[in-house]
Parts: sequence; structure tokens; C-alpha cells
Amino acid sequence: MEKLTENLQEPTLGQLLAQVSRLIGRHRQLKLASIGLHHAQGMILSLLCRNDGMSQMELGHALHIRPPTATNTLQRMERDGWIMRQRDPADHRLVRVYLSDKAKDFHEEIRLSFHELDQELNSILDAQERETLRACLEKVNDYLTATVVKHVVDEEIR
Amino acid sequence: MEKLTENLQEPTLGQLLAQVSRLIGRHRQLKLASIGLHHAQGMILSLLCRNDGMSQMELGHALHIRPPTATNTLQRMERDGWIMRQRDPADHRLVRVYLSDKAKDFHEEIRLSFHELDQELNSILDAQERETLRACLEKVNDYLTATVVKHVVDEEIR
DNA sequence: GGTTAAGGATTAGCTTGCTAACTAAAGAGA
DNA sequence: TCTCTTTAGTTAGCAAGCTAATCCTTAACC
Repeated sequence: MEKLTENLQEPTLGQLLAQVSRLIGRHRQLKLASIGLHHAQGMILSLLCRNDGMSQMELGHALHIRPPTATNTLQRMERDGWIMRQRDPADHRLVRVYLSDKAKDFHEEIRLSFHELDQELNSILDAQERETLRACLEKVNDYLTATVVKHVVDEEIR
Repeated sequence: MEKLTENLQEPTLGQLLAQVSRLIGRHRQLKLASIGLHHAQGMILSLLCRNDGMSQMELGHALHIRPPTATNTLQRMERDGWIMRQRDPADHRLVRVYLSDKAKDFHEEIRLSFHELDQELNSILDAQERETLRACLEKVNDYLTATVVKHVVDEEIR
């Protein structure tokens, strides 16, 4: 097995990013499994903790996920008792999302699950590296948000 | 919408990583769509170009994916004519994966799709940043590989 | 040699992401 | 006012990741 890894050329930055991202997802899944959450759901709850009553579109924009993904995941979270969803009385197009009591009870555990990952990152990267990493990721994030989202807008216009 | 983003606390490093990773996947998907490939399939083909005839287990180890994921994705790729799969005559437990002629024809396009992403990254990050980013990602990659995989092994032992 | 353990792949069933196509509500303009 | 466009969500259907459980082959051990 090791022979093989040596055979491989150095992965490109993009390949590395893709790989790390998948591993991050699995790591978070392991952390959250103990409280019965899936990895995307933790992020959603942590957003809602600061903005209870967001609309699905606002959630989607903040997390860079598309409307159908939001609908699906939120439907499962409602089914599992983490949130309530109801139409905005003033604008019936909007579906607003509210934390359930159960979600509020787990607020601290959810916050901690993120905190743990960050502490682990702290233990393997020094302050300087973390700073650069964050700056780079933000640049890449901005760039990708622009191009990927722009691409979709182009499609719509085309 | 912008008000909302300002409201949010700075995302943690882990959250940033998770977000960028998803965007990378979408970005690569857009690049590969023109040749009828899905984003995970490009990575697999580019591995096979350097190691035709790998077993599924070797592929899975190299890409950090689990056996069922390998089976599923490779079945789809065989269905779509990118690869052939056949049992190793010497050890019937192994399934070896071979590039089809179609895949070989597209070799250059696949290589280019990775190259383009890297060039885009080059345009937004300077050499120093790329170096640090790569180093950090490799550290994180190694750490996550160890912990996430170790966790699975622990489960098996438990 | 025969039984048991380990290894590799598969199946079933889940979450999460996507696009395309659709519904329904709100807003705009003639 | 009535039509038409835009906006927000939903549904259907796919790819890709996962775990748990199963199957078959090989290796190991008595």
C-alpha cells in the first residue's frame, strides 16, 4: 500500500483541498453522531442559534447551498424534531425556520463540537500558519463563491 | 442579505474548510461536466492514468474513500464506459480496474481540468501563500487521516 | 486436511449535495 | 385591474459519501 502512495505524483492544491474537505466532513460527522446530528445539520443549527427565524433562502445564501438542498435537509431536521418551519404571515413565499426546545437544549454541545475541531487544528498548526491558512481560505472562498455562483447566474441569463 | 452576513460571527477554521471544500467540488463538477464526468470520477481516472490495474482497495486507500463508495462509483463509471473491472486471476478477492479506450482518449482533458483549477488558484494566491497553504493542508490531511481512520479501526476492535 | 479467521467487495439504506422542472405568492406595468 | 415577471420553495431524480450486514476467497492454525 505504501509503495503505491510513493508512486503518486504530488497532488495538486485543488486535489488536496478536495480531499481535506471530505475528511473534515467525516470528522464532524463523528463528533456530531453522539448527539444524533448529521454534519450539515450542526452548521445549520449553529447559524440558527444566532439568527432564529431565518428564511430558507437566507440560510442557503449563508451556507452556499441551493434551495433544494435546504428544503431536503430542513425537512429531515423538522422530522427529527430539531426545528419548526412556518410560512411568513407577511410574505407567504418565505418559509421561516425556528429552533425547537430540543435544539436549544443541545446548543452547548453543538458549539463545543465546533470548538473541539478548532482546538485540534490549533494543536497541529501554529498561530502564524492558522492566520495564513484562514486568509488563503477566505480568498479561495470568495473567489469560488464569485465564480461558481456567477456561473449559475450566467446560466439563468443565457 | 448582506446585513445577515455581517451579523454572523467569524466562521471557525473548520467551518471555512468545510465550506471551501464543498465549493471546490462544485467548481470541479462544472469543469468536468463538459466531458460527461462527475467530480469524483475525474480524480479516479487521473489516479488510474498513473496506475492502470489498481485494485478497488488500493484506489479507496489512495483517495480516502470507503469500499462501498468505491464499488458504487466504479460501477457507474463502468456503466458509462470509462473503465473495465475484472477479478484478479491470482486472487479472486481483488477487483482490478482498467481504463477504457474512451478514458485514455480523454486523458488530456482530464489533466487539463485539474491544471485549470490550479492556475486559477495561482492567480489569487502568491507563491508564498500557496506554499503555506499546501503545507497546512498536508498537515491537516495527515492529522485527519490518522484520527478519522484510527477511529474506524477502534470501532472494529471495540 | 479441515476449520476458523481475515480480507476484499457488494448490497441495502441513509444524508447531503446538485440540476431541471414545477407551484404559488408578490410585485410591476400597461 | 389584469397580465406578466420575479422570487421562494418544492418535487423528482441523480452522484457521492457513509455505516451495517453479507458473501466469497484466501490465509492461518490446530
